[in-house]
Amino acid sequence: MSKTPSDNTFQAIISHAKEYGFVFPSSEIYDGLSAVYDYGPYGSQLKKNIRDYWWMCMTQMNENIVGIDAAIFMHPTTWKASGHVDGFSDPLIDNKDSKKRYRVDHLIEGHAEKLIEKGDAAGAEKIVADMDALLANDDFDGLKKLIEDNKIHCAVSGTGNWTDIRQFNLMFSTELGSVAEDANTIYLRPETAQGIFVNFLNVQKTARMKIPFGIAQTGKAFRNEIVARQFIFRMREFEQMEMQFFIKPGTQKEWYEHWKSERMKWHLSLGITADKYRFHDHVKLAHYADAAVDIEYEFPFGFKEVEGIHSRTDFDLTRHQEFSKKKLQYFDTEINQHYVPYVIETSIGLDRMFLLILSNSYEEETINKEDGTTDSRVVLHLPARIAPNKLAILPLTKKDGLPELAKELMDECKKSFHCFYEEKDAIGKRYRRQDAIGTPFCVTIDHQTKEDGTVTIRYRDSMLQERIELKKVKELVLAHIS
RNA sequence: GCGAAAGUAGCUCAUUUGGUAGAGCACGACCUUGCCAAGGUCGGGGUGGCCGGUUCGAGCCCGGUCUUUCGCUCCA
Repeated sequence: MSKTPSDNTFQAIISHAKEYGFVFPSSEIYDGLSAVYDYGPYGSQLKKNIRDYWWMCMTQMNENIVGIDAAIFMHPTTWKASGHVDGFSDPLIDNKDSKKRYRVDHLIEGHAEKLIEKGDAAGAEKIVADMDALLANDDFDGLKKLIEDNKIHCAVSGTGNWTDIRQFNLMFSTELGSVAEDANTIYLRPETAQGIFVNFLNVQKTARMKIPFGIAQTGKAFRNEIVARQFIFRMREFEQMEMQFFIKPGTQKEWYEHWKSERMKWHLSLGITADKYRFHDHVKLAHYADAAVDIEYEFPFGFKEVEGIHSRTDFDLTRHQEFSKKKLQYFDTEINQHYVPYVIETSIGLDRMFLLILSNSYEEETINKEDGTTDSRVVLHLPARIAPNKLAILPLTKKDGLPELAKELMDECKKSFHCFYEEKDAIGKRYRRQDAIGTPFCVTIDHQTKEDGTVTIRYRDSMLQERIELKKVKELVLAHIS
């Protein structure tokens, strides 16, 4: 049962995902759309199972966490308050020789500092003033001319061989309103968190929550990444599972540690070994955070972030107070005081978690058979509780009344979990097909079943078989998936 | 965005220098069988990513484009 890591593993996983109906390139008949993917029959079920497991662990296992489902569209001012409008729409320029990319304002300001060093303070002041005027008008041609006229060169290549200036805006925009005259630019949310912050008081009051408490949410978010790559790891449309935990100011350190440890426990609860995970502390913090850590997993292409835990302070709620002119405060009856709560955020990418599960489960296994020959199989060791199919029900033959018995079992079990029925092909081949989609259990109905009411149950990972009573099948499977 | 490589059946890949495409597995039907990818017969499936050029003739040569992977870059 050894893993077979190789340069081809990632390619093999992508092929497997497509061949068995987990993930397809989007709009494939039109050549696909860059970095957009669709989830197929088994993929959508697996994704839903991961989401449901997260949701259950958050909202069901924690009495002080409740869920919401906020809209993707939000009032445009939301993104001014959050810092997304101003922070992430900077014009950029590339040097063609060094391939180095600069923020235009950084490049020009750097040049101005050099002028000051040379004693030309007036020249520096003028160029910065010119830049500000051009930036205010979004005059990219003028900015490029400013760079060229002042002979600003790249620090790496030393040349002035520049591309045109481009604006990279992180957020996708569209228009709300029927006609252009009263059209209002609105954005597709680049993170789900803001839907939680703006609903803070609604939730706190209606669910009668007392601090500390959390609000959980899953949903799509959209980021116009300059480069989106590596299969479903970085997509422009993706799904987040976020929980914002509201706490008393000053207690953020302990809650940050609490959630850091709780979230790692969640990952390990899926049976993934600890050596595939590591924490990565942020040195450079985002504008909203006073501490941040990534949970990284060793993908076939290296350790990469799956989840982030951020201590967001009172940044978001305070900003929304300022921009909305509405108080977003909590009255703490223990200390008889109003305050803006601090927030610890846990934010995990569902698509990344999906890829993690797929990467961790995929194995090309070589089997040594009793007669000395070897055989191979591709198996997905999916955790039973999130596998798309839980149980395959296979009559050994399609006659002698075996299909009828199998269908009775099917009817009994399918109300409780996903079952798969098949009578085609030899039994070994049917087992292997289930291995490839990660079904943890197969039961075979044979002639002996008619005599003594027992069946063979076959375990995916060990390939071992044992006879159990037909009527115990359902409870055995349930015991493994709950 | 820059650079490199690739794109032929659902998947993995052949098709030696240009002469209108094949295999294995997979898929469907039937027969034989019946506890770890069994055998047989038959069958479905490809305007060779797409567009254009050169040529009597292009999967193969040339240009463009789309998509993917890798390296830079980017990633609050």
